[in-house]
This record gives sequence, structure tokens and C-alpha cells, in this order.
Amino acid sequence: MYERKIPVAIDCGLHLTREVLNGKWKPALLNAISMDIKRPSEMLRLFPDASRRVLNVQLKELEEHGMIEKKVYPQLPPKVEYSLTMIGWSLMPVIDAMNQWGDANRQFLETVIKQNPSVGQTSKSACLNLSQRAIQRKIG
Amino acid sequence: MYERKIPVAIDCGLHLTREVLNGKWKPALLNAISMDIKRPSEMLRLFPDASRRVLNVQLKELEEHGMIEKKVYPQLPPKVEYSLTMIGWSLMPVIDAMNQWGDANRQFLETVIKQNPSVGQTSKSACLNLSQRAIQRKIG
DNA sequence: GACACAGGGGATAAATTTATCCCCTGGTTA
DNA sequence: TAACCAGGGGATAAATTTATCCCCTGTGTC
Repeated sequence: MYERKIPVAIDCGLHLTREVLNGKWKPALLNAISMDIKRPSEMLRLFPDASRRVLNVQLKELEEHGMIEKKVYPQLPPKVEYSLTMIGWSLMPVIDAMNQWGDANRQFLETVIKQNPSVGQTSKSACLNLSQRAIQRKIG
Repeated sequence: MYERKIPVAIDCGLHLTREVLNGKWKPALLNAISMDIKRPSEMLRLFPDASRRVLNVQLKELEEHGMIEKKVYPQLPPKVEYSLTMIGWSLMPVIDAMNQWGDANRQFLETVIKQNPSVGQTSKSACLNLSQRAIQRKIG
């Protein structure tokens, strides 16, 4: 496993939260799990742009940080289900706020992001399915 | 300037927001500016762990993304002041939510973060000043 | 047999982000 | 003259994160 060489900043709430949410797919994974997408294979289908490997790694980090729990069913073929922990659920208002702000300002944001000369392309495949499905989040 | 080779994900609100907030000091910088810390030198003092270079770069990205505005006073020695734009202000509830969640769960988070074998050290120098000052955020 | 499913994870390469260093402007102060 | 202030930014190294590839388990289907 990779070993960090630079101290992790844990000074303020912002840095703590950043540490937990730091990963390209982490916010989206938490959101998906809260929407009852619990199996790895479902997540893979939901995020076609993410590789299996990366999702595995980020799920494991979320688990290590105590945001999600993994349940392995001793079956064949194997079956795994993730769920949010209590503290994981408490993060959802933050995720929702991020999600809503991004969606509310989509037009502006897409423009400024694409305007940036360092940005080559943008990709739009994932997540859409999720909002389109408009699945009601299970409470409790 | 660095040119991205991988398409930037802009599919859902979460990814858009991530793109804007992606940078070690960005959330903290936005928070600081909202607290009326507007000059680069003040920010440097506030975040002793951040190098001048990195703050400059991240401030410029925030500016390019339209979250902050830079005002240069034609003086000597030079004087620069940053301020939040309208859309930058609209991001504050998200920043606040992240900040509060992190602070509210500090004990737990510090534990799980340090528990992780990949984490070497943690650093706590910055930001504290800011919350201790408890500066009232200027509205408008 | 060959291939698919549902999962896990090592090794390694490539991309991206941070950190370090160093130079530059033009006053002011020791 | 040397050093500091307040700011800007190029070059390059180091660290970290993502992407790619490949192999492995055991059962079921073509």
C-alpha cells in the first residue's frame, strides 16, 4: 500500500471533510449508495467512466473512514452490499448541498470549466441515469 | 501551463462542484475570503503550511472559475484584494456544511484518519486561528 | 473447452497536484 | 549596501491519485 510522506492536514473541519471526500468518485459513490445502489456491479454500470479497480479502492477508503459498511454474502457467485453507516448518513446533507449547487449552476459552471485552456475535453456519461431515475432515498 | 489529457467529468452536480473545489486549499481560501481575509499576505499568514506559490495558483483557479474576483491596486508596494463573486457567495452554504460536519465529527474523523496505516503524520497548524477569531462574516 | 458473472487485488504506468527553488519590481528602513 | 515588504510567476522535482493490465475463485451456459 502507498504510504503518505506529507502530513495530512486535520486542522479545521474543512480539511477533515476534504480528506474523507477526496477521491474522484467518492461523493458520487456515497450518493449512489444512499439511493440504494448497493452492489459493486450496479455501481460499475452506473459509472461507466470509472474503472472497476478505482471504484474498489475508493469504496475501501470510504469503508476505512467509517462512512460505509460492507456486507459480504458467502455465496457463489459472490454477493456484496454496501450501506451507509450512521456517520455516513450524516454526510448526506453535505453531498446533497454539493450536488444541488452544481446542478443549479450547471450552465455557468460548464462554461467556465470548458473556457479554461487547460481543459481538453469533458465527459458526461455517468450519474445522469441516477438523477433521471429519481429514486427516492430510503430513510433509515 | 499544464494541459489536461483526460476529459473532465461534468455529468452531475457533484462532479461540477468537485471540479471547482478541487485543490487542497480552495475550500479554506473561500472560507477565509468570506471572513474578510482578502489579501494574499494575510492568507499566507493564516495558512503557514501552504506555500506562497500554491496559494497563488489556487487563487487563480478560483478566479478563472468565477468564484472570486481580484482587485489590483496600482500602488507600491502592490496591494491586492480578493472578494467573493455572487456565485462564490452562493457556494458558502456548501463550504459551511463541510466545515460544520468536519468540526462536529472531529474526534471520530481524527481517529479513523490516523488509524489508517498509509497516513504518516497529521498537521494542525492552520485554520484554527480563523475559527478562534470567530470573525463575523460580512453580509453583502 | 470458452466465455460470462460477481468480486478481489497486485504491479506498474500515466496523469495530476503539491512542494521547492529561484528570479523580478521598486520603495522603505536598518 | 543589505534586507524586507507585498506580489507575480517559471522550472522542475516529488508526491499523490487514476488508469491499465492481468491474474484468480467457482458455477453456469453455449
